Amino acid sequence: MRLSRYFLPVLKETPSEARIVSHRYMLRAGMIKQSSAGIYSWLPLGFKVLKKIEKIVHEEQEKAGHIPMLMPTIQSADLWRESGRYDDYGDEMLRIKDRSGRDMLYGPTNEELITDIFRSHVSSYKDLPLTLYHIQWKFRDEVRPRFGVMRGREFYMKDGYNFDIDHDSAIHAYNRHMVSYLRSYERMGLKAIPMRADSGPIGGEDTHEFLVLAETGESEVFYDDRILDLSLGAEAVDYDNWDECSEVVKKWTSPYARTNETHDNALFDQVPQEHRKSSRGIEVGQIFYFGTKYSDAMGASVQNSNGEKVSVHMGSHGIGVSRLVGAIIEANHDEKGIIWPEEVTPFHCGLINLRQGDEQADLACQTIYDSLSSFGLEVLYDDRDERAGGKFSTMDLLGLPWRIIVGPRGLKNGVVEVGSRRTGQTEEVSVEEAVKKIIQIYQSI
RNA sequence: CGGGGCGUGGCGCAGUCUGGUAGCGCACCUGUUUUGGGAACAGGGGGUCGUAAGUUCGAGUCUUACCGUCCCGACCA
Repeated sequence: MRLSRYFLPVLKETPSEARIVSHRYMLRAGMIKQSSAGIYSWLPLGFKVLKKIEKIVHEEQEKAGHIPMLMPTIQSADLWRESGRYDDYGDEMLRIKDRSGRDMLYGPTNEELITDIFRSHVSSYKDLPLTLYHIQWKFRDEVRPRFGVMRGREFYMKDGYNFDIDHDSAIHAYNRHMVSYLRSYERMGLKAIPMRADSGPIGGEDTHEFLVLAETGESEVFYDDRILDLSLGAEAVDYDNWDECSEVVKKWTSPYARTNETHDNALFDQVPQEHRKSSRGIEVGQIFYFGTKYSDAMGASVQNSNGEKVSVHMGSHGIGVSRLVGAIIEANHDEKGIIWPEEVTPFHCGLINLRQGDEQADLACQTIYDSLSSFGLEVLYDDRDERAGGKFSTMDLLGLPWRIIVGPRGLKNGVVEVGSRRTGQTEEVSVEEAVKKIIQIYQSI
């Protein structure tokens, strides 16, 4: 993309309402524009990142055998009356009437809708296990939206629901979700720690939250820092293998890790002093096993092999996709701007032409742009007629992980500069070498 | 939901106390000179001062109500 043809309203100054770094940088980098409290438009750059995160979530869910679909944002109140949550949910639910005066609502979550779909079409144990999910906008009329997309009223969330014949099978679904979530966060360049959590209004017996450590996090967390050494890496996990999944879960849930909601000082004291850590964290996901709570209330049952009607065991599992954009920035930035992990960067590489209009520089840039593009890499080419300083600052703010700088001075010696946003290291190489280097970096990911 | 702050061109702010017909920086447009870490000069465009009532000869400024938004606390992907 040529910057001169893109829509990227970068701000030099920080809008006064933004207090935390991710919100500030998202506004300054032209990723979002506030529409009203807790509601944002996603401008082109922010939209790209949102979609990249969404794609990773989709890929990892499908690997785990979970099936994508899409449910509406507007739901009928009737289903919620059936589950008993229409009254329970309170003012956080945005309630709407349609032209006939029917009670509708903007969905804050989808347990009711998915259970209704399930009971309409599934009646045999032979159709289980089944896990359906979607990624859809949600609305929760928060008392106090804040921190930009971190606590919006409208937010983009992946929510998945498993239907299993019994408790053990549902626990496997739970474990499967934990593994797939850990994998997703890792791919986004995040260290997310599963922590034993409270079930809250969704209700449930077993639940973990996933927290990214960050000073600006809203939760207070206590953990054994040896958990930070864990990583799934390239290790393959067979999602159909109950023992394998359960092993991974055991490994990740053995070290002490809890939020203040479930924190237990006596247990925490058993962690060796030097490993006992407490800090702040951002919640980027949560998994629940809640048994037959909704299936009982809404009559979601199947016949088992004995012909008996049994309620299905369910769980629900969420990843805050729009919140992750903020969380990733909280975990990856410096005083100059964002530093995107390669997997979610809006563009793979930045290209700066220091002397727009200079024949040699224009030509070299075009060559680099075309070469990288033909390899499927997205390049943000700053071809504006700006001075060097402005281009550098903009590129620093945007945080593309790699950049190539082209100018007449270097070209005189046949070189351009390739640099890493994260380390700040640069090297001078030929145009061909520069292209090759960027391609190699992304091939290895 | 309790407490506090703030609404003045796209962004950051001054002006409000003490009423007299709106200003600064950045951004934007035109031109010239510049160009390897946010250039200089010259010229120019853009604001019913959140909304509505009221007080006054006169309201950005005073009064009242409302709306919006942000922050702190209790709740949440």
